[in-house]
Parts: sequence; structure tokens; C-alpha cells
Amino acid sequence: MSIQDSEAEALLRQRLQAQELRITPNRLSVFRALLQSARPLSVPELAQRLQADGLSVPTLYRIVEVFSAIGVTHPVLVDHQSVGYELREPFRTHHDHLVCSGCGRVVDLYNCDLTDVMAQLGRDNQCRVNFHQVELHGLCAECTAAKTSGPLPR
Amino acid sequence: MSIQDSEAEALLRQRLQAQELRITPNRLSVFRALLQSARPLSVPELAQRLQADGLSVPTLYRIVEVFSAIGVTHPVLVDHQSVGYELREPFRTHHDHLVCSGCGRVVDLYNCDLTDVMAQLGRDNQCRVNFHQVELHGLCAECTAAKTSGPLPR
DNA sequence: TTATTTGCAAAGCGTTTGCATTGGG
DNA sequence: CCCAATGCAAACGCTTTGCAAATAA
Repeated sequence: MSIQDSEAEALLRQRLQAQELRITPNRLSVFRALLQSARPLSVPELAQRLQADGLSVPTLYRIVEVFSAIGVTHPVLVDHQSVGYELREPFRTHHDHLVCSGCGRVVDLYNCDLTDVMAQLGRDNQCRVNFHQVELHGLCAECTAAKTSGPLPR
Repeated sequence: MSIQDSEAEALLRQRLQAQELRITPNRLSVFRALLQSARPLSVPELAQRLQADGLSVPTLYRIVEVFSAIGVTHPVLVDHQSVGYELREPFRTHHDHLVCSGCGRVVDLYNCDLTDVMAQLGRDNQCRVNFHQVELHGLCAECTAAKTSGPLPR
């Protein structure tokens, strides 16, 4: 589960201090942008949303790098081509995704009790798992009915 | 499970023809390079391995795009930052990934009996699942051993 | 005060596009 | 023969880097 926004920011400050990293307005701005976003944001997207705050692009890259290094965010492949950054638990409620092959929509799947399964999978491979991301590919309910065959659209 | 290399190429030809796409030496070269690789390959990596064959870089991008469109490959986030392409079932044995937070390597996880779990997850959401991709984030065996505490290395 | 963080400018790549040519079916 | 596929060159956009100035602690 995720926590309240007020607690989230306090926790971020803790995480930064624990690593001897400074609490700066820029870092807080990026964090809030991610908190408010329903989906992962790439650096160009962050730049767009935060252009009023005047953050430079190199700074954005440096911040998401720091956030990912201290476990606040993690990189996700978005749209099969670009890298987005998403808050991790407990900053955001964990969920998984179903990507519909038909219409391309992404359905968020909550309440997937996969944590135990994933932890076991890690143990089987001598790995320590602290986060998992499941992406299902298939057809959503609507597209199952409208399913077609033949060559792909070009 | 995956199939023999000889069958794999025959199946690739089928897939291409079914979509009215042409069987070209370039496409076969890329396919073989992916078949022989133990890990996902980015376009720059493909360019390097296939430079003897003289494929142009734009062609490589077009080919992996086609392969992914017809389900022969799928894109994977490699090293936290770049996009690699990997053969899908049945060209390659299905497996999941552990992305190491420490070194960024992608560790293949085989024998993950998650198909049933994923199918159930789909049913719970009225979706038909025909492919799943699980990405675990954590520490690989080596990094677990080398794990340190305190501030991150700068 | 001091080391970290940031902005700026520029460089470095990865990726895409337009167009003429090649070649598979 | 026809249109898909390719190569080339150039454009484009994302990402990184060096360095000086600003700033959190």
C-alpha cells in the first residue's frame, strides 16, 4: 500500500539524509510531479511538467538517477521504447499491468497477491527480490469480441 | 519450451509470409543473431555483431520493429536505460527477468511456473492473457554477497 | 565555509525520416 | 513487373559531460 502525500515527503527527506544527499527544491519538485502522476514519466515528460519551475534537463537526469539509486523510483519501459520513472512502494501502491494487444490500452491490476510467489522465485535463484512488475499481454474484454485475423495494419 | 534452430527459421518464414512480409537475407541475419544471443540485444549491439553483413542501422530498427509487431521478438529494458530485443516463445524458451539493482544486469529466470497464475489473473479481470512478462527488481546473487550499507558510492 | 547541486553550453549517441535504388515474389 | 525493403544522408531528440556559479548544511 501507499502512504499519504505528507508522509511520503517526510520519508523522501529521510531517505536522502540517510545517504547524505541534500534536500533541494528541485528534488522535491520532481518527487511531487511523480507523486501526482498516474503513470511513469520520462525525463522529457518531467521537463514539460516542470518547465515552470525552471529545472534544467541535465538536473532532471541527475535527480531520477539519484532517486532510483536510493530506491525511491525505478525505471520502466514505456510504450515499448522509452524509459519512464515511477515511484516505488511505499510511495505508491503497487500494481501490475495488462497491455491489450488489440486496442493498446493499459489496464492497471491492483490486489495482485504475487508478492509471495515472486519472493519464492527470487529464492530459487539466489536473488533478493524487493520489487516486482508483471506485464500481461493479451486482449481486454472488449477486444476479445472484436478479434480479427489477417495481415497486420501497415 | 523453445524449438530447434532449423524449425525456428521455418517458423519465422511462416510468420512473415502470413503477414505478407518478405523473407530477406537481412531479416534472417537479425533473426539468427538473436537466436545465438544469450541475452537481449539492442540495435547498436546488433549493428556491431552484424557489421560484416553490411546491414544499415535504419534497417535494423525497421526489422526489430517488424519482428516485435508480429510477435517474434519483444522489447526489454536493459541496464536500466537501453532497449534490447529478445526472441519470444516458441523461438526461445519462455523465461522471466530479474533486473539487478546493483549492477543492472538482467538475469534470466527459467522454470517459472507462472502461466497458470497469470491466466487466473487475466480471468479475474475478464482478460485473455497470451503472454506474460515478469520483471523482478532486486539484487542478483553476486550483488547480494557484495552488499554494503551506508552512503552510496559516489 | 565547503562540498554538493545546479545551469549552461556543447558534445555524443541513439533513433527516425525522406528519397532514390534494389530486389523479393 | 510491382511494391516492399534497403541504403544513404541528414535531421532529430534524448542523454551525458565539463565547468563555473549557486546553495544546502
